[in-house]
Amino acid sequence: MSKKVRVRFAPSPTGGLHLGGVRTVLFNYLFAKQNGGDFIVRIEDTDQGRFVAGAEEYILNTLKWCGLEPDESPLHGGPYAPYRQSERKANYKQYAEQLVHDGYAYYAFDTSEELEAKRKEVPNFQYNQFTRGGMNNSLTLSKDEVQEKLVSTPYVVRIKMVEDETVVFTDMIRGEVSFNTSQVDDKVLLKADGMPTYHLAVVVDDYLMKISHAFRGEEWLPSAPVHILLWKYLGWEADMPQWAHLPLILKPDGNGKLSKRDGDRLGFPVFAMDWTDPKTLETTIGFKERGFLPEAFVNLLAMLGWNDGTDREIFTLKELVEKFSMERVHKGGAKFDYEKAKWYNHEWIKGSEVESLESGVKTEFEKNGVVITDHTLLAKVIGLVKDRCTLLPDFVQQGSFFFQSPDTIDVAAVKPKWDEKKNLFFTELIRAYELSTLWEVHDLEKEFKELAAANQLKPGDLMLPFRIMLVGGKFGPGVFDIAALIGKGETVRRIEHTLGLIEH
RNA sequence: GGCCGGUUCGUCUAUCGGCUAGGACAGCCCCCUUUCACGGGGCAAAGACGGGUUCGAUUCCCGUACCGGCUACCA
Repeated sequence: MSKKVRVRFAPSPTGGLHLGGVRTVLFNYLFAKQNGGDFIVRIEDTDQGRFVAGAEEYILNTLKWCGLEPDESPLHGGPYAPYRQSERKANYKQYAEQLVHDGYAYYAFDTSEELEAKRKEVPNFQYNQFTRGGMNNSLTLSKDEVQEKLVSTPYVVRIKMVEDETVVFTDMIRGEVSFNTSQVDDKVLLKADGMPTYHLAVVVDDYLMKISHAFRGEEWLPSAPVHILLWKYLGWEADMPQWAHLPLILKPDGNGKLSKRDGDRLGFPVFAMDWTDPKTLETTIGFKERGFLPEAFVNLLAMLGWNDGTDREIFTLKELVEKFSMERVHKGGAKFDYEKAKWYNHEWIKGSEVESLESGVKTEFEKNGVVITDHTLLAKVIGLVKDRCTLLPDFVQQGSFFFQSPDTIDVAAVKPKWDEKKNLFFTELIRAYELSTLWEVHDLEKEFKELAAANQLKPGDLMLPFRIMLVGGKFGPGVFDIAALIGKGETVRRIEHTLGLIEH
């Protein structure tokens, strides 16, 4: 009885994919998968002025990284191709004509300059039921004039908003929402270049692609009445999707929608992945490149405006598909908190299996010039340090000394308390370790402490110097864990090296 | 300005009219750790305001305030 669930994400390819955009994708995806439906990506490239090369590919790549692959898209194909509105251009005009023919729309010949002048002259000028009588359009011009202008000048098609009617619809998140048509203006449906505006394109394509549920950002709420009227005027009311207007993601400080600028200003990513503007060649950092795990990114996005009603905060995509419900999506916008975002990543890194971290961590090391040849060692290192890594690049700081000698040794941290007794201890330690046949954490610690006792030194005074010899600074996992992993030769070499540095 | 939407700790949020308003992030303190983290424990921190309805309102209704979105031949 009820039709198949089909949802769509309809971005316009103008740049990087923003947090809010990915969350819209996520909610679409979760709803579709939960209901055994299809998730479609349709590219809304009707504004050639704002079109940015590469943006479409970037968007699809981002979805892939997030694990939110569409069932149908320009890339994946599908039964309702093409999935780019620019390639569907021929579709729209007939519907615009139909609307004009049925009296729901009209041709308007006012030039951009004329409209601009009008807006200057009349504050808050709206092209609507009260003003259209004074403009150049098929409602005010004679039939002959209209015919003549239709062939000789550019024109647009505008919706003829009815007077004083209440448009009511039920939003899945907000409940009943109503608008009076006298407040809404005569939106352009078909532009002078023959391209539809969003308003026409979205209803025509949602109809043609049999979309059952339309989810989009709250910023679209004010134009919902236009779309609903269009569904009605085109005679498709029975097929109209159910609407849900998602709350916005807000700036962490102050108020307003979160924008790319805020990320630049506050030092955190706003785009999912790195985005390089093809014109300015400026790169904006993404969550991926900052070292977020896609699972964590999806998780944190889901929790921005939704929860399952319990205290639980960590969910896999699969769990989200099961538990998600549009009814539990909030009405109000949420300020984005980068600290909390990092917490999600940390939780995911801690909870991830070593194997699933390997390739990402290896990439980070290589980016920093640390060559990984021993993958058994890599796995051990990841297991040892992952609890202390919030973002993937933290592995480099926490673990590169396992693969190569530290670049710098913080000699200044040991020198002030250095004395001949300590020097002697480490010299003896070298010999003891060289002679040792066992190289396990436990044995290393035992030998170290016994030798300290024999020299009447407190182990506590020796651990820090030892740590600095091995890792270069005051950080990292347990010293004996480190010594055990890097091996006898390397341990001895690093002690000797630092001893040499202290001498001078 | 107009229309529409929103409003619980600093932030994200829980609460299907009955509360000592719960959790998480951040903050602070303590423990653990002879580094730094992780971990464990604790402290502090909220119902915008005013009216109703009700035995009882954070929860329902109205108004006010504040915040946001929209108001393009952009999406």
